[in-house]
Amino acid sequence: MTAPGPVRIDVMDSSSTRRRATRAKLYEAAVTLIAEQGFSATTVDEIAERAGVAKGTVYYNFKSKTELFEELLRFGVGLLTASLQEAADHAAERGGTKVEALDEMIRAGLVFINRYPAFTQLYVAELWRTNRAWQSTLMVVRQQVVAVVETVLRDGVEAGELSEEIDIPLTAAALVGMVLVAALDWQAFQRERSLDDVHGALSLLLHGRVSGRRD
Amino acid sequence: MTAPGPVRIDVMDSSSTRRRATRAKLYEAAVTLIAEQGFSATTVDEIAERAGVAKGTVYYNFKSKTELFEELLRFGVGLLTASLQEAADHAAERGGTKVEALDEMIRAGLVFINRYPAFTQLYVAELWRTNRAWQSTLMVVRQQVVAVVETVLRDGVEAGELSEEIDIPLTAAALVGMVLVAALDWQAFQRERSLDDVHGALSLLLHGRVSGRRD
DNA sequence: ATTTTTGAACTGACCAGTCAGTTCAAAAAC
DNA sequence: GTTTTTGAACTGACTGGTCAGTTCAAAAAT
Repeated sequence: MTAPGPVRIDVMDSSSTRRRATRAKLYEAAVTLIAEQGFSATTVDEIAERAGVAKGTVYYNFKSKTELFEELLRFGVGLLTASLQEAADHAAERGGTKVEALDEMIRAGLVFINRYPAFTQLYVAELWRTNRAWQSTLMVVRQQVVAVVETVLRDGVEAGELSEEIDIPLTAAALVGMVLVAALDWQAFQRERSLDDVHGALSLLLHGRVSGRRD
Repeated sequence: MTAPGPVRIDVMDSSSTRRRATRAKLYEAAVTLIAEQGFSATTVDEIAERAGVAKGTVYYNFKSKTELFEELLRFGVGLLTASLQEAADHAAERGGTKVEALDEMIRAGLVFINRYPAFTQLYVAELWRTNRAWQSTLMVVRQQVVAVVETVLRDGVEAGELSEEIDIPLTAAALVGMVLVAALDWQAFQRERSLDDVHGALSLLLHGRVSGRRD
């Protein structure tokens, strides 16, 4: 029965399973509370209580309330960009056009917001504030999102599929904004609509079929 | 005696010139601070100081910090809708198409945001939050903005100028979002661009000339 | 003469962050 | 294989400070 070999390396792994689980619970608790109330109005006691954890645990796992928030931002935006990138790659694999890729990304964005509405809310609410502690984190994180869209636009222009007239950074920002706001509005004020309804409306705008032509 | 007196109406006039001026100073101070820091992180003392007014004056003019904020929201959105409506009417007078009217409204939106960036920031940051004291005020105020756009879209469809496919409420929300986010992004991250650049990019999207056709 | 503003003092609630102490599963010693 | 030790993870009462909102007498403005 050859002993399993004594030396257990993972002892030093600072991200033990237990710790990871605790952090995840804290993210989960913080994201909803901050989305609803804003950062300043949300207390660390509330976060701890909602996570089912003592206040001290928050400070054992994070340096401060602000740091918890910043890591939450990085974590969430990581999920979003991965999802957008995957959609773009997927469309590319299938040999679709860049407009099709954008369309897929819009859908991926909507799916994400539908699954994590609180995170999106919080992101939009904080993004354009100035002079806040986490400003630089936000800028980095915003750039990650926009860059994914910009790349697709750039490829589309190079391939001659998109108009050379378009201003890539501005168009990317506008597209992201369109999806964010339409989705938040859907979640907040038009819950009865299906994801396909929303996707359809945005797709129409993207394809420029708002004006003109009826079939 | 017993002078029943000619009922002095203006006694009840709570909006004397002086008071209006004080309130305006308080709005002005509050809007910047709250846009930068958020509602909860902004103290009444700060607002009073920035407005160059004593703290007691704040409470003489407003019932509470929350009420000051709600009135600020109503005041600001009043300006915005008036501006959008004016743009729409203006385009209509000139006998332009509805797409032209939308284009004018986009420009009016950009001009507004350019003039009152702090208000826009604050509006976007608060709009989709839930469970806050001023939630109902926000819903009313949002509806006013969206309604202006919806009306133009509806007229456009009726006139056969816009596709009957479009989903009016969703499209209106998406258009408003597109402008809001593109403009905030412009203000925050792409200051060097001119208003015309931004307007051009959005106009291209509106006219559906992103994909295809180069001249 | 009445409205509006001032400013400073006060209250009571609330909150971020700290720290001395507890828990417990795994490693080491026996 | 039983006992002891270790230390990462967690706990929650406590502290020092902050803030919204109140009060009010006196001053200024109209």
